[in-house]
Amino acid sequence: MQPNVTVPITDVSLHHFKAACSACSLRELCLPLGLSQDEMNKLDTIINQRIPVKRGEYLFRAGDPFRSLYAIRTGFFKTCVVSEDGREQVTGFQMSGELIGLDAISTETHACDAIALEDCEVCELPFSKIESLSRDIPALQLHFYKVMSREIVRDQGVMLLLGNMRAEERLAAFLINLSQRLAARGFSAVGFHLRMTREEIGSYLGLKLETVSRTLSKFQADGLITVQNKQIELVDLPAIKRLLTGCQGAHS
Amino acid sequence: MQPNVTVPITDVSLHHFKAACSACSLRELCLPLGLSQDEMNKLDTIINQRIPVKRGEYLFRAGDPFRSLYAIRTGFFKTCVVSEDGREQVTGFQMSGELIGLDAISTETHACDAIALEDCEVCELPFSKIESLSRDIPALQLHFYKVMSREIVRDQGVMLLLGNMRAEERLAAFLINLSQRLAARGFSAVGFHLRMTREEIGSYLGLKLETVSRTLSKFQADGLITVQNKQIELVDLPAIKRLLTGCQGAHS
DNA sequence: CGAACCGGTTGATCAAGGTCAATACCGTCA
DNA sequence: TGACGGTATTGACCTTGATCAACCGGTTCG
Repeated sequence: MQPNVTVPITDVSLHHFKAACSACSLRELCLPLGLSQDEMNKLDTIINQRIPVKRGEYLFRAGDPFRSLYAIRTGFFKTCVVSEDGREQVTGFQMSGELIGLDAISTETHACDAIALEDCEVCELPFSKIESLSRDIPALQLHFYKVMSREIVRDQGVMLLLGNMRAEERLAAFLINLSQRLAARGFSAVGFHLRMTREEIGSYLGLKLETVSRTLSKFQADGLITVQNKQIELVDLPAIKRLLTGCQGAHS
Repeated sequence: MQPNVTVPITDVSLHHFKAACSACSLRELCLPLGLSQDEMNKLDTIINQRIPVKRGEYLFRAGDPFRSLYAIRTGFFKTCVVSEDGREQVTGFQMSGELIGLDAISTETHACDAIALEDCEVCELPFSKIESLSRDIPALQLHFYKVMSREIVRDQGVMLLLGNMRAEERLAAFLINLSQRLAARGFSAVGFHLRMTREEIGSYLGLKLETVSRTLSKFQADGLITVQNKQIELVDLPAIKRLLTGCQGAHS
């Protein structure tokens, strides 16, 4: 059970380690290339950096008024929508360098919950300031258009997965996607620790947790992976990818 | 079979009925409120209006270079992604006042096909001009942020549908969604003509065409709707909505 | 006109994955 | 350290929707 606490964004929490975007190792993941020093400085003044979020805490909840986007600096989040009768659909797992909260712009109200799957640090981007700054910095405006567009493309990939793929294909797509995103951040592409439960994976993939568990066991029996609880090794990555050929490999 | 023709956007096709955005009945659907006359005029100069697209034609295809967004003026489109092995996932059905092509911004390449389900007219919005104009008109920039955000929220709703709902719930959600969007455009909320085939509905909903057909027949047998080929009457709308309670009704 | 074709409906059967249940495992904390 | 709660695995069985197939009714076209 996740404790029902929404992390308070207090002024106090902003002053630990005020670190500049220009010095951030995630710069190339969450900012456009080629900003001038002056533009970087402007960004630094509007972004509240290194806000800690503890495992299990909500960064925001569906229904919360929208004020800011959040860039994940370290850690791992899930976002999910919950239907009236309690069915939960995980809509994504986000890791460092990724932006969450985009769904809230349209209605000025968050449309989903964002929950930390481990202790995290995020940067807060007050949207009104992003709006005005992105008028002054064309590259920034384009960057946000692109980030949102990328999210739409990712969602289309998830729809393809949920609409067309069988359990094994879904799991394979999931593992490969994680692997690629971790590799892009300098982590191993073949060995990693899952931050989410089988149930959360299942919810994301439109499967029940038992099916996730069974399918992982089958992959292990087939020599594709090894599983030890949340520790995964992709033993035969090409074979896993082969499970997907014809399914339009990536969903970002 | 859809003919394999991509509609050519020629200079010639732009001069039929050059009608201004300011005079367009869809203004409140596709533009922000409260633009000045001057701002409207600027918009009018960059938008190529009333481009005809015949039924079955592709407005764009996955892989096409991205140049423009398109606002649908009249008619009905589907967008779909196709996997290597030919499995097609319909990602949405779009009607007048809606914007398509947003997925192409991120990679500057269209990520899906857009196909006219009937004879249509679209307005072309060259993206580079949108980009610069939206820097001059803050309301326009915000508008595009919101439109993209709304698409993300819609996609989350589809994920919930595909991940959690059973066939009857999916169909009910689909019918209610269509009904609401048609009503918002001044058409009847209870009687309408489907522009898409059972197969396309099935692809969108993650079902096979036989299941769509059976489920519609069952709804008719239960007195919820009447079906005659593509003509649908929602006889007992409250009951249809009840099928959905607990599923977070709308997906936009 | 008739043949072919497309879209739709309906039935019989099947299999993937869901459900229910028992058990095992692991980390946490008293 | 040992007990507990949340998580994971595995088995037996069942349900939903997929698959395969026959058939119908329009429309198109030779």
